[in-house]
Amino acid sequence: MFQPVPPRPDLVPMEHETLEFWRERGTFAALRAQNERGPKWSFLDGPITANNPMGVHHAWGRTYKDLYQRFHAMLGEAQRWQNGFDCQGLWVEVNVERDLGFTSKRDIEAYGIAQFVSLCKQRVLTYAARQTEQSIRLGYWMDWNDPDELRRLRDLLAADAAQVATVDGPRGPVTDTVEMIVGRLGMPELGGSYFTFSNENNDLIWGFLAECHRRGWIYKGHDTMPWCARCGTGISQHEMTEGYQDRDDPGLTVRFPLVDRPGESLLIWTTTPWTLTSNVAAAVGADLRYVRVRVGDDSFWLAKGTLKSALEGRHEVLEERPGSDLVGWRYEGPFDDLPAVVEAFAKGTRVHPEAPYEHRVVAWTEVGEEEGTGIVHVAPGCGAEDYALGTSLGLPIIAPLDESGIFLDGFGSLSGRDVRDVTDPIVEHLRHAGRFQRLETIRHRYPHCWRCGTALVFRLVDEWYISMGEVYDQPREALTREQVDRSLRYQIMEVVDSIRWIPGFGYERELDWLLNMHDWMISKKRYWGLALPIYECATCGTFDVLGGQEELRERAVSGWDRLAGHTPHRPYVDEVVIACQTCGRETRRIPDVGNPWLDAGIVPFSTLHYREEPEYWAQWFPADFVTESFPGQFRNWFYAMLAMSTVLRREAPFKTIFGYATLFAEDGRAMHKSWGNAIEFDEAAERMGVDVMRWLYMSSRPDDNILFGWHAADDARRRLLILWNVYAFFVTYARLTGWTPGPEDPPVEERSPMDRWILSRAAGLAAAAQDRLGDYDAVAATRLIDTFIDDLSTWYLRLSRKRFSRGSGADQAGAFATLHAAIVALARVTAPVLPFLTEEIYRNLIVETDPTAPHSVHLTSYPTAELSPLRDEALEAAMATARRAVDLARTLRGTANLKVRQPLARLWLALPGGDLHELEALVALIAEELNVRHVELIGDESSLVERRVKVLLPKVGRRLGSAIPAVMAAARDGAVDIRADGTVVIAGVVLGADEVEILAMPRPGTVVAHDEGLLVVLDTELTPDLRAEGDARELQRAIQDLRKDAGLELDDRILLHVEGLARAVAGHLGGVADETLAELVSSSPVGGRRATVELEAGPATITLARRPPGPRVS
RNA sequence: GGGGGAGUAGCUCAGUUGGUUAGAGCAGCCGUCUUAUACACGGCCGGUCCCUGGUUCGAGCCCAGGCUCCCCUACCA
Repeated sequence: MFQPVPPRPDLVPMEHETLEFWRERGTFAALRAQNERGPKWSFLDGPITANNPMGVHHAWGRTYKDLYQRFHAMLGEAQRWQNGFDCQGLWVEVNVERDLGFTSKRDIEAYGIAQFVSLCKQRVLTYAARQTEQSIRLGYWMDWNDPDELRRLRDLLAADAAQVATVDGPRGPVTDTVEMIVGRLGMPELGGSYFTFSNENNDLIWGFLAECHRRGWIYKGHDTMPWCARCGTGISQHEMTEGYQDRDDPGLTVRFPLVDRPGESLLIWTTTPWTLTSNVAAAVGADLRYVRVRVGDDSFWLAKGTLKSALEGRHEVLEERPGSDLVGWRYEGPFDDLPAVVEAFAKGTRVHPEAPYEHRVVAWTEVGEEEGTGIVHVAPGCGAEDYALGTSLGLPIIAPLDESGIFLDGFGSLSGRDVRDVTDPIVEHLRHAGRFQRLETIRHRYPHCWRCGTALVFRLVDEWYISMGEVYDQPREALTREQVDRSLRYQIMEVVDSIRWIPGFGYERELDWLLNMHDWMISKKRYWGLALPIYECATCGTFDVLGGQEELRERAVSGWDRLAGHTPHRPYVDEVVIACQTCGRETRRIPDVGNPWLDAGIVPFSTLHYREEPEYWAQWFPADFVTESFPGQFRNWFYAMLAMSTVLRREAPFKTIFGYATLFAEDGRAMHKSWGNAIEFDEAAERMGVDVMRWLYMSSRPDDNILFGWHAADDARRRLLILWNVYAFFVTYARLTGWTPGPEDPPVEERSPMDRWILSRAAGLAAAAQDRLGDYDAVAATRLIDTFIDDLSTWYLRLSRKRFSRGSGADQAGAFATLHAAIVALARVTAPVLPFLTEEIYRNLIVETDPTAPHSVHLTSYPTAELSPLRDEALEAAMATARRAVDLARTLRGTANLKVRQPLARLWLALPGGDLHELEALVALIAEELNVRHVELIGDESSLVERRVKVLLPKVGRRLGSAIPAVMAAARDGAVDIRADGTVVIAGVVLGADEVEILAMPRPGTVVAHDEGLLVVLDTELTPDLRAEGDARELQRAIQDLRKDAGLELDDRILLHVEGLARAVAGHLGGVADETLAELVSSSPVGGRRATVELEAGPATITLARRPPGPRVS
């Protein structure tokens, strides 16, 4: 017997019960064991940053991951089920700093790097545990660590990293120091999620970098880079885009007096006043026109095209020259007296090192007239482009800032001041010196640190890069083999070609990035992260890149003992000293840590133990599938994986990549706590339930953004409730009837067309859903499921209800068996999308009555093959026609104001093509549903119908061309000649039988409904007999209403008295009593509930009361 | 600045190789059905398919130009 089902499900507590059930029964472990020997399907998880609780946007992506893994598990495929955590880098550092109240790198160094790094690890373990719990709540099946165990390791690490601990692994207990156990997380002996801070992950990146170095691609660059003064590190190109924000800056116009033209000045414009301290030149466009203007007593030079925007008030143009005339003019700089400037200029230029340099005008192709004055202030130490220009001209370079953004010595009163606070003193200085012209406020997009939000400055620094290779000025297909072999970027592009990108534009976008990207800056002047294995000799300047811990141990000349027992992180790894291979002197590691995308990019190798277990690696590489949110990943995770796999293997690390867009709040804006539109994952899970969330996500188009919120969740829930209601209906009546599945159920081929139809639909659903899910198309799959739920509820069940409540024998058993099978099939098809709801249904419908069945829906196979014999497409097509006929007739009833309760004598029906598969049964079904006594089929010859010709335009359009309007008009008018052989002549054109359809159309003046050759006519005449029967139905409905008012149970019997009933209606009373489980009392009202019904034959009064159990009263 | 995507009902979105009358859900209005006991179902209302031109017998769809929004990307002071 099935367990009773609440009519209104409380989804959230049910989900918790299911989680508990899976835990108790070890369902996930059973699934893994069951598929262990199956064909492999390799999913590679993109690591989630273990730095905060996961958000609802993570749940979107994680639902895809879970859906496809569950789906492939139902296909019997073996999987690795390994989640990943991204652990190293500035993300974590910034939060640890915040917790400690630190504001700069000096605070960290004072605190101690070892302790700081330990806190970073602890933070990762804290949030890995938290995200693990949240993922489990989502229903995400992975080989999860025990969150409590992760927290225990964190606490042990905090107490004493060197203490020895033992943890349980899949192959038995593992004993090691706490620090090393943490460093071995995710390894085979420990199992669970991979952590990018693991020893193996770091070691394989060393191997990758050494390989790059072997090919000569690693170099140290000296350049002016975007720099975050708070974090004290350069920001790479990969990180820049995320940090552009609108910002108000000073727009400062300054005069540079010309040395050789007294009384005249250049006007320059800048939004970064602090860079004026380091000005060395003023650039003009050689081909632009420049003018000298008089404003009051002053005389200025500026570009002609900027006159309107750059000058306020009246001016007079005195002179005009091309920019090339200005080149070479000397001018007085804004801060000529500063010692740093004097010192830098004293060395002269590269061309003339003997003479001190003086400020001068130079030509630059980049100068335009869109902004400012058309004369650009050039400070090579403060801007990347300025640096390139300065270097090419051999100009002096002044670098004013230290790594915290503090002015260095040599800048007078500015020295020691923070770059963010110097605008006012600089403006003040310029006013005093008579150089100030104008100050306004400019709102523009300016780069900010993507982690801490601080506005970036530009700073001259040394950073380490991987060369991405030359960009050739020719199309890819024209490149020679040698050119490709020389340039890494083109090699990556070839790998990109071999990958399936969903959606397709991802392919072009990745290629675009690869073509335009600069060399990969891999260094960060920070503390927590990959220790870059670059050893630069202070003596001879050469450097070496080590390929792993093993090589480090071999080459160590001192300090190895201080690293032993520690993970390869700062500060301990820095203790190891090696000998320079060139000069033999002691050489140390550069202090920089690595770009965190190295950490995530290596996972196709590290998590598959590329070096340690090559056979294992070969079984799972490349991954069949990866998925991640698009924004950012083309230049981050996708890129890093592609680059690293290309270097190491020159092949793709994954076969298919699926990207999805961005999640916003319901108001269309990004979610922000301070805006009050954010929804936390935990809140969403406990209020809407995760199945609702999962349905919402999986039914949304991945390439569009999702607007996530409570209203969207309500819509999703409504769909799921329909499914629930069908299930609840089934269980209610199965329990009342005592039906359970068994061998006595009639075979499918003996069941009604309705039964065979819904089973065919279920078979079709399974096949189509499997096809779509196999193609990573969850939207299409959920649409198919949704349509099926609709068919099941509004067509199958609505029309079959009586068979469950009032049926008997084989027909009833067939109905129960059919609905049972349909719901179970639906549950199995939907299980990957809605793991909780389907589990609930499956457990009750299958496990309750079949102890031999798998204990979970997730242990069953995808049901396509099992159901395929039930497919009957001809029946499905015929049913669609019948359904349309019912819809048309209902519309007619509505317009004629005839309730379905009122029986009608006749319905005339013309069918497209004149026939229908399983005609008789479907016609009976139509009659029943529409409450008509007879359905009469009519053909072409009927007086109700005339034959119309529908011209099949797609077939004949090309042939007919300009004759179409005439043909169509004639066809509309009915001016057609239908010949015996099926051909048709319209407007003098002969159309073949396959070029037209002959449709039945209503003759004008008849009350009918029609659609595509299907035509329905209702006989609206009501005889006394029909009226009486309608009244009886009305009476019955009133009694049922009254039962409901009285709060009676479905199977309660009643005593019923009816008063004032017309004789014609009274004849139907017996039937009414049967339907309402009533025992008629003729003598007097029975007390209890009372109501009056307005019938066609006049009002009647009913009274009813629950009948006590026992023998008949009268 | 360059590249890509989008613009369809009040809202969220479908719309097939170009085919006659452009659809769904939600919202609104009006009904219907009730032994799935407020669970649902149906109908109506609602459209300058962003604008202008072109190709075509025929354009939401193809082409050109313009407008607006989003994304990616970029060295603009």
